[in-house]
Amino acid sequence: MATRYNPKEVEPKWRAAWDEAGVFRAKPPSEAGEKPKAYVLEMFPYPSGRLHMGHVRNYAMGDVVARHRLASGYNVLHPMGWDAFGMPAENAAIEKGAHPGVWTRDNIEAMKEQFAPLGLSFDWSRELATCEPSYYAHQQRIFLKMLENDLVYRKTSKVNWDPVDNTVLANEQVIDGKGWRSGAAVEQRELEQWFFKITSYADDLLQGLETLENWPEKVRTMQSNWIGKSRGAKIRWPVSGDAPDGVDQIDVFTTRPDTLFGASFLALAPDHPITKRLSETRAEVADFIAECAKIGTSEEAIETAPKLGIDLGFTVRHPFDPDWEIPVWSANFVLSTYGSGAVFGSPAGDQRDLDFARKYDLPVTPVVLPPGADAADHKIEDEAYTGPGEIYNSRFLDGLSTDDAIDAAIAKLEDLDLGEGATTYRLRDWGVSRQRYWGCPIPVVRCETCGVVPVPDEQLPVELPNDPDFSQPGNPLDRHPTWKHVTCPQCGRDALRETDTLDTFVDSSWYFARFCNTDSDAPVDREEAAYWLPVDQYIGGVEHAVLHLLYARFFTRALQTCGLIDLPSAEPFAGLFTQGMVTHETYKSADDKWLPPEEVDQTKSGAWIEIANGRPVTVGGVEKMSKSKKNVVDPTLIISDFGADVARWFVLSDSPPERDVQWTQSGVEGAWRFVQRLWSVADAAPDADDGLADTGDALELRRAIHRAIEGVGQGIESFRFNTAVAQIHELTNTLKKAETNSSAGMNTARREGIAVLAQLTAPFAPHIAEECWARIGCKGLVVQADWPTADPSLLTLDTVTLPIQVNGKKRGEIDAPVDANADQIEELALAEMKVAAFLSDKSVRKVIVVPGRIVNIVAS
RNA sequence: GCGGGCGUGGUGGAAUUGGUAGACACGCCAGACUUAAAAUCUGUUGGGCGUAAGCCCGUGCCGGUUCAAGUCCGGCCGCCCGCACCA
Repeated sequence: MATRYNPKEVEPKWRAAWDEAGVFRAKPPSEAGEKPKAYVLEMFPYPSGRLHMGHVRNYAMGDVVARHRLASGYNVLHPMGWDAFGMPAENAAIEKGAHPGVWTRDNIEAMKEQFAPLGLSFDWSRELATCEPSYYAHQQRIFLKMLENDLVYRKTSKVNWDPVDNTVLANEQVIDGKGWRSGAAVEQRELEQWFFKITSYADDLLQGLETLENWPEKVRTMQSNWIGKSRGAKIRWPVSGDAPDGVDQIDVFTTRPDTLFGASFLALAPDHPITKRLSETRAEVADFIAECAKIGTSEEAIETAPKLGIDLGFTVRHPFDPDWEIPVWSANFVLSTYGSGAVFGSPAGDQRDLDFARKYDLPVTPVVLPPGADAADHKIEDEAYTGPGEIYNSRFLDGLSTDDAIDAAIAKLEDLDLGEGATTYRLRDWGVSRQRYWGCPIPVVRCETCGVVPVPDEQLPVELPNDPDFSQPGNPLDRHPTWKHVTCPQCGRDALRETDTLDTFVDSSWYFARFCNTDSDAPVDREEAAYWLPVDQYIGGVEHAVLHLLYARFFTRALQTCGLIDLPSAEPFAGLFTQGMVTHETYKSADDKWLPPEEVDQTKSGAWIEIANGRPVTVGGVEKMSKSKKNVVDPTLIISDFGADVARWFVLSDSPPERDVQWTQSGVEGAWRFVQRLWSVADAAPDADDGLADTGDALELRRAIHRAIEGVGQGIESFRFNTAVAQIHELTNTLKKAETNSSAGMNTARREGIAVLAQLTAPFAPHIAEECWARIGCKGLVVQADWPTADPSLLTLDTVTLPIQVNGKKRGEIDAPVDANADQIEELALAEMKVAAFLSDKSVRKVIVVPGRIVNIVAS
């Protein structure tokens, strides 16, 4: 008697069984035996308190990989934790008066409850939360080690100040001149800050990218651009004329020393030290600096801002001709943060320089002749020529190619001791100070006598005070009545704690290493890290392509330098996969308000209406699920209606994992139908075998089964879950059809097929897979069963169907023995009725036989 | 502006990397079951012509290479993402 599959009863049963068997506990290296290791990790979530579909998709993908590796005989580490520090907890404190710690820990509990029914193969015994002293104590140790090893320093610097969040932002957190979280226009302020010396690894971080073959090309490119390596020359220009006191040269970086003879001005950034010096005595320079500061840093402002400059009233001498004096300007298009904050303008070869030169009537001397151009009539009007060519108007460089001229110019500069070849990076050091309560305290004390003193190890962790006051803006740690008042660990006198906390990106830069042994007394257990790292497969959103992933790569290098880990490669993530988002249609009511999907419906005629009042609804674009547009579907509701398997199956079907997937009601129903169909196939299983299944239809069925084994395995390993799903569908359909076939050996073949189907489905929809496995009487749990292997003899066929083309168009097909040679196939092809008929009035010129694939007859 | 990616039925997407375009799924349509609906099952479904066997067209556009092009090459058009006055 057919039964309906009821996930509400079945799913909890199997989760309990997995728990009881402890199947997801990673074994420490000493107990792993011969098994190879596999470290599968998804980016850990921020505990917002609310599970969303993006989580479901992310963790379902990781689960497919982890469960497949587990079944394939690996010792799998698949841990879970919480990226638990951060501003939302403080915002909750400010808005609702909740303590950030209480709020965060409650959220973690709530989310754990929402995660549980998904049936993910996490090893919860290694759970960690970055806000717990047991985690951040080690982070403070790492910080102090980095301090010892010169990887941390303090400097006063201009910082991005978010006036709404009252905090400093990293460059990466400023998007279009606005705070990444608040959206407020970012201001510039001078503050003393802690910095991580990520730039000392710039080249290594760049080179390491080349070894990351299992990373998306896109992410590698983005990181490479972010690091931004440029080769060129550093040139020291001796000053002349009425230069400020103490200034005897100006350093300039250029990638184009070949265009030096086209130089017509030097330009300094408005906040270059020399410009600032001059502003103290010259009002017009001060006015100019103020004018430049007024122009925002937004994309639009930069694009439309006209070139602005001011003649600083002194000159420099050309490095190749001491008699040639060149005026020094300050210009708004020069960045103080790149190179040396100064450029030489060679207008014919650079559009910005040209715009500037035209505006202020500075000379424009072309020095690069484009290929094929004539020196006599090559002119620069409004467009600079930036391409390669032959150097002219350039004395000793004349006649050289641009590339050769670069080398020659650098050699000459080195000769004259006025410069040398140089490399510059766009990457800047990572400012990690945050004026925030809910973060990892920076474990140092400031003493008037001793300066900055590290907190001694036995006093770690420096814990956050439990009674922060959020009634006023600013940093509660700084305002706290007692917390910052300490005695200096060195001299014993009164001193002050550092009240800044660390950027939360620090927390996530090493958690994957902590997972290797969450009980270790050291920040990272050296031996276990050597065993587990690198993470074999890391999965997360592409929004972390630069920030988190670059910082984590920096951290493994820093940990290595500090002697805290010992790995053959400093790359933390051998494989990276960036998954797409979950999207949904958007809906707007008649009065232009966003409506959630559950409040709208489609009538028979296809019109969309608001359920509450029947008024028409406008269907908008398909966009990432977001609270603001209300196009959100709550996974918890889907799971309670349809079960976790349906939710998981849906987010893994149809769309390739790297692309966005659109959530639709009909798609959910499709997934539900599949689960029911799968169960009906398993439920209809014959009770016993009926002999050998090596002939006729039974053999054909077995072939289909083994093709599915092959295909699904490959699909999983290559992150083509959608095609793996399609093949599971296909096998299910084949098995369904086989139910009415009573040929010899069919029962045997069907029982094999259902067992295989359960195994192939298990990584995707693990609960129903267990139920099917049990239904046909297989021993143990499917999660513990060895992944099936395809029998190679069943993957090849005796006969193949070959299409026959005539002049590239299909005209018929033949069945040929798989081992037939080209001559035999040709003979069969030419004899095929339709082909022969088609060829009756033509003569065959050539026959191309591609064995196993196709036959093409060229005829005329 | 620079860098990366993409463009295939009504829809999401397949296509063994140059070898039968449209697997699988959604939707639509038809049929079975039902008093009826839902659910379920079965079948059809790229477009055009044809009673039919069949023929023609078809992977953004134009051209090329090849026995053979969604796939390779050249040139356009469009969309998406990242970076952006980086010297």
